[in-house]
Amino acid sequence: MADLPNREIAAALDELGDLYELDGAISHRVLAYRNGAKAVREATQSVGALAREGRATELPGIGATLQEKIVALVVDGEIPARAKLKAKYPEGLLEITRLPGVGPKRVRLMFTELGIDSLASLKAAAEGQQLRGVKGLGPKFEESVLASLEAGLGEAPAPRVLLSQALREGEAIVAGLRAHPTANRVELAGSARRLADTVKDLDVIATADDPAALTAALAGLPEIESAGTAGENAAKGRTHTGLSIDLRVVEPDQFGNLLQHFTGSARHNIRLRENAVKKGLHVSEYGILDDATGETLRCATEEEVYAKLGLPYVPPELREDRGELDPGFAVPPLVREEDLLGDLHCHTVASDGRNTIEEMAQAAIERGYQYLAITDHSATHGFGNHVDPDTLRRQIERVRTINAQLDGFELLIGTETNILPDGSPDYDDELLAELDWCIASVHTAFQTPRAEMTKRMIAAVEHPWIDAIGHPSGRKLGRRPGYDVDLDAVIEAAARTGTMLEINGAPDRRDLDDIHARAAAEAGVKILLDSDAHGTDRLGNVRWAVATARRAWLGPEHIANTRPWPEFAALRRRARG
DNA sequence: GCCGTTTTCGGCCCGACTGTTTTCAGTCG
Repeated sequence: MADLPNREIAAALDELGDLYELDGAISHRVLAYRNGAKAVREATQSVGALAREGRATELPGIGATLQEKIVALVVDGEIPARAKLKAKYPEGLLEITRLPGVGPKRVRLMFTELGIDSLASLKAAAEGQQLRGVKGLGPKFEESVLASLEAGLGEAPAPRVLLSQALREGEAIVAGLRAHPTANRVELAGSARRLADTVKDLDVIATADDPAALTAALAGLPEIESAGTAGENAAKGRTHTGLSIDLRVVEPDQFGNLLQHFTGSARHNIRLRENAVKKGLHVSEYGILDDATGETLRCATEEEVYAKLGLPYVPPELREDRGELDPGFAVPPLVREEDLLGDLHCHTVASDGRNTIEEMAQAAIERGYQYLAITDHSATHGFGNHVDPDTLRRQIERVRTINAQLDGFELLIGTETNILPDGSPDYDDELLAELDWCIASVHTAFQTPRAEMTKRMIAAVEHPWIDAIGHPSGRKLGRRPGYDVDLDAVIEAAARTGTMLEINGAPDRRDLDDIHARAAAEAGVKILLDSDAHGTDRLGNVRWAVATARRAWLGPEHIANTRPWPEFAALRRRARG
């Protein structure tokens, strides 16, 4: 039987948590479901299969009860408790909780007292001033509900933007604030600082000689479209693209506490605080209260916060409650952009790129690289120009000619070949053997069923002339999940054959993701960080691949293209036989 | 519902804000 993808099991647990919350369950029980959902979402094995073997309880946060519910879901297609609660609470209730200031308690209250079960019936009741008749609700609540409905909130979850866009705006705002004469320290916090895939809003923490002058300055920055009234120590604003931003100016001796708190993640902070309580320490954004002395320790730097708790400093990218607070944790060396010596995935005008081979090579040299592989799309790609076998043969000659003229730089001729539905590449083996490099990717037939897709990708991994798999999951952030494939099996095959797996740096890909990249590296797979540049100005996209690699706890030794060309050359599948 | 240098029960982060409250519950980050 084909198991449900982990993301669907996780969604079911999240929904069950929401339903229990509506039902008035204690918060810890609700949290247990959300923690369970996180564990499932971050698992690299099929949790459905694990649960049927009775091994899902090995995941942190999954106990006997959750395992039983997962088994019910994958075997019977439904969890009895979920069916029962869904019958009890209409679907419209959950979307009402998206309104600010309206949570599960008030939704249940309005449902039981007034029968409100949708945004529409809520609107009618608020307009008819019926909400104020309910004990615990008043006219102010009615007004705020109407204002939120008017603003269209509740109709869709708050949008998240790609990290690339969030940092473009956030870094400009930070630079603008730092340039203000009263500013001292200014740092971006939140998920943007953790280099997460996507970002909901920007948090900036600062110190200043004159805090009110700095909060007032926010509204004047060119990136800010509108700003609320600035307070003494805080200001809110919105950028021209609609991203909201919070600025907080704090005392210098609490800067470390605030920066740590607002960098998150929430789960990292919860774990950090739970562990601290066992040592008699209570952590908040204002300091660390020591039970033994009754004193609150203030920290000017984040390093002090972690040191006071007896912990190694945790880099922001690792703060996701994925083991970074476990006893014995040692900070791993993390790869940096300057560690990279080459890029193995880019396009030229021969397929759908914007620059020539020469221009791409020159841009790579200017970045300080030692090698670059030209990897245009193969014949059946379906958009852009098709590089048919004869065109590729001519391209081989051209690249060899150009390479002969370059000193101290290796220009490689490669391809990004399609993985056809049967798992074979687009060119015959003879032609592939003539190349220096071959990366293979899925660009078609995304809807292939899981078992077939897994077989298809493993066939590509096992192919003797395929050196690496490009964007292995096929996800597009904010647009589609990856195709249905058992990535764990693909990783196992890659480890066995010595085929590399890519972290693609296109800002809406970052594929492999951090979870699977970490699993792949742990399995011994060599990881490739590529830009997938379609122009000279996009080689820098490798930054987003580096961000994902760091979130995957990867250091230079895990990454193939941190190696000088002779070493890298020997690592290629084609060189290993 | 999970979990164990306070082990199989009794705990389970911390604080701000809001509105409705007369000491607090709900929501949010």
